[in-house]
Amino acid sequence: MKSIEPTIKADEGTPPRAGEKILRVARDLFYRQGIRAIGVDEIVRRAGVTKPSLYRSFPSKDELAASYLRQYDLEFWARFDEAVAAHPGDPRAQIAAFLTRIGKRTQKPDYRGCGMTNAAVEYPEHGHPARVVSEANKQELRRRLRAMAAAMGARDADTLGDGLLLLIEGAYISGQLFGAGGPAKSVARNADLLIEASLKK
Amino acid sequence: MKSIEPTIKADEGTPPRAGEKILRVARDLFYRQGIRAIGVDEIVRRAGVTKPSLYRSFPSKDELAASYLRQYDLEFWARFDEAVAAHPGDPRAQIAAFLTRIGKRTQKPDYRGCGMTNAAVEYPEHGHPARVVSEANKQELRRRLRAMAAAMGARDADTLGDGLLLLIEGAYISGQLFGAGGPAKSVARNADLLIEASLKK
DNA sequence: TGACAATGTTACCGATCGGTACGTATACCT
DNA sequence: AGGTATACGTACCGATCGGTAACATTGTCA
Repeated sequence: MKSIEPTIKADEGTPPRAGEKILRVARDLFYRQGIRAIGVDEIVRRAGVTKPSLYRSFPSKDELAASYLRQYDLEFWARFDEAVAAHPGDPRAQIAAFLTRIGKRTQKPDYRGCGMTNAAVEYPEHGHPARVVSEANKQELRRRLRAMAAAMGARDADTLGDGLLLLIEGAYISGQLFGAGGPAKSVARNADLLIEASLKK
Repeated sequence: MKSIEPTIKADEGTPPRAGEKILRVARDLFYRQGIRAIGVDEIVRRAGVTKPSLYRSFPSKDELAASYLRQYDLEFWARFDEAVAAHPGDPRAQIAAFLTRIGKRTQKPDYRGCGMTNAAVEYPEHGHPARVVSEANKQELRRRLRAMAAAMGARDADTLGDGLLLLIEGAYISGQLFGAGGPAKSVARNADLLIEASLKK
């Protein structure tokens, strides 16, 4: 496993390594067009590098896809934690902030949903490197949503947490299916209604 | 447009035409493995026919995929209307019946979600034959759900209808992401909570 | 200066991709 | 029996797929 993960340390002005350029381009193309739809030749061409450079930094295209998703995972949790940090001790407001943001993103013209979700749809076979990353992300999201539902004081926290997850996944999908004006714009409102109906009286 | 749609007329005992065998095999493989993941060679091989037979019945692989989805569309609405017919004049019970059934299907070990949804994820580009069918199906589903929400007497029927659609799409996706024991099993329960919270008092 | 690591260059691999030109078999109708 | 239309198979196409071998070039640090 010699795949190069995105180097997080501050940019020192050095020219970007080939592996970084490749990952940047791959991330963009994989997200917008899908992983199966993009060939390695197009990635290296748009990255301005050559194919051997790709295979020196990543053992295979599948592992490159997994690296893309690992980076996506980091950015996802950064957004999630941002919404959480904005409303300390108030999980209901945290969910509202996160979902409001998702609802807005889904209304952008070229919205393409969640890279994790899309990858799992593209690779249904268990054990595929990309799918493994995707499943882990979703398991963790489920765990956190259930915990937040419990902290809200839901009668059945697991059911509410799962209901919120269903709304979120539904927003990801219908965001890219319907485009602007689609059902995803109501995700925050519906989540709040569901929460309200799920709290102890 | 000379694509052969599934002939619905009763089987007359005649040996199945090549086009029918192809569509049957393609439907199974496309649904389980994904459209992009399956090549035409594998389809004709498992159908016991040859490639020219495929291209005599379908103008392209993309149109074969669209035919698969048109058939999927028919079967989908058959299931939907079955749930509707089981509870005449009671849209809330109709939704409950439909979602209970979805919730059960998502718990089966090899559940692969909704063929329509998956196709839209695989083909993000507007105008792709498969995506066109998928989008039309979802638009109609949205229309019906909103109408049912209105018939229930929701304060905001469009929001409730969209909320139900989000839950359904979320069930499709998390059904294939989490497998048995996943969040999708609570889709009917969460929908009922959402409905309860959305009705006029 | 010399060694080393990283990248680029060129050319190539077998496999598979979606798609087609063209000949052959079969069944039906006259 | 003969013609004809329909259905199917053999063999092939160029392009692209993911991946690699072998070698030249560069910049860095000792």
